[in-house]
Amino acid sequence: MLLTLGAHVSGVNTGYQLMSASTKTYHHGDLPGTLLRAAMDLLEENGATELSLRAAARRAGVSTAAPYRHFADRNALLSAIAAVGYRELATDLVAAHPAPKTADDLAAIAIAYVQFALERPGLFRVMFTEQCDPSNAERVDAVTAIQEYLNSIVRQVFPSADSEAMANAVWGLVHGLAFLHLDGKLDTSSAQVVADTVRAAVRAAAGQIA
Amino acid sequence: MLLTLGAHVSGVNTGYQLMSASTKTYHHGDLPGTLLRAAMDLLEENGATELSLRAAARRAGVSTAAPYRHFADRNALLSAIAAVGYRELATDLVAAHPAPKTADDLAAIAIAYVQFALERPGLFRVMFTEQCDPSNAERVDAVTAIQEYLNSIVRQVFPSADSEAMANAVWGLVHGLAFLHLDGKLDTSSAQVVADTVRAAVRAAAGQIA
DNA sequence: TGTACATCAGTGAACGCGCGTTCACTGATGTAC
DNA sequence: TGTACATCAGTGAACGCGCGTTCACTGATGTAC
Repeated sequence: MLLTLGAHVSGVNTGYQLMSASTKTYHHGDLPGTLLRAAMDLLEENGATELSLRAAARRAGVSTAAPYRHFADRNALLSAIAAVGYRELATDLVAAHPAPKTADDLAAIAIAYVQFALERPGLFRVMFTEQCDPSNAERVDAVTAIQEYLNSIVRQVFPSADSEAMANAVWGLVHGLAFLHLDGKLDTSSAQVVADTVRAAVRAAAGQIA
Repeated sequence: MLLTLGAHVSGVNTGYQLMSASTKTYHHGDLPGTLLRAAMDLLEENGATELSLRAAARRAGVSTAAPYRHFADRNALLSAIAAVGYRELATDLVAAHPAPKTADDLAAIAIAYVQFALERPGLFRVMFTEQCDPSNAERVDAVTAIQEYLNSIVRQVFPSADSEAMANAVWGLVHGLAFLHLDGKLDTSSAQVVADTVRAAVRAAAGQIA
């Protein structure tokens, strides 16, 4: 499962990067890819600020109307961004610990989740806060992949527990800590402080089990 | 602590309601209170939609510029709304279980938290998602009150645990479940389903302890 | 190989919109004498 | 008690803004013969 997810993620990512390089010869290059990257850059710069199609077009060096050749509307661009974001989040989580077995392994993944949110708050908010368009298959698939990945982790770490309930608990805990940090409810003065807080919380919640 | 918080909450709420009734004789009534209620109504109707000062003024039956007599800017109104929201959330939590001792008591409070978010998504998002203005004492106090309330609960339910880490874990779990439901990542088809999901998650996370 | 043509990515101007905020004002209220 | 006055809550018009989206267009690319 982990390998499958990893392959899926990097496969799609690579496709997206290759496209941006190889299609450069056509008209103004790979506008969809350029727009995606421009939009994600803007999100990273502005933090929580709303992303506009116009700003993305401006950043991509293209006219206001150009994005409409590739995205039906603003929502379609946001969904595409979210899908990329989910894949990159999955990559980070896998990298944090490829095969978690203990609560502390799990804590490492939890820390990676929270740090993803803190490092890329705009992207994280688009992924989770924006209205989700269920008709966008790419986006729905990416969410499902994350969810199944978390399920598989939980099964490995807590083989005896009710795995669905436990998976929800883990995702909830990690997601909540991410947002509480993001929204200034918990101390974010350094990455170390955040990591310690997250690790302590995961241990407190799972300590008696693992 | 619980009683103190309860008193604080209902005291302020009552003050706010009394004011809206007793000040009716002056000019156009209690505009600050009317604006607050208008804005909160709008949030409840529109769900996640952004709240504008103009819409609140319109709803309150007052000119576009009138709010500026009482709120420095849009942010000040949002902070006032958030403060009211925190107090009402605290009231709901206390009502869910006045003196939690077991994990299941805690689950009842968790369910109340998530249901508050689902019933009043717009308000909940303003409380937690909007940039927090740290210079607004009323708002900061309300957040602190919630936080201390959660701390006190955790101390009662898990007297032996590292109470700060455990409080963060509990808040994180509950907050994350709220957002995951709110953003369509978990099934919200009925209040019962949500309650069951939250209870199961809390039990899974805390089960081995209590 | 060369030419006529269809395709379609990107342009630039325009639409109507709602927003936050400011401003000089009006008119009701409360107060000093 | 009555009047002149200061206060200040609410008005309505206006500012400049950036937005999403549409439209007729242009001009580069790829293709059929």
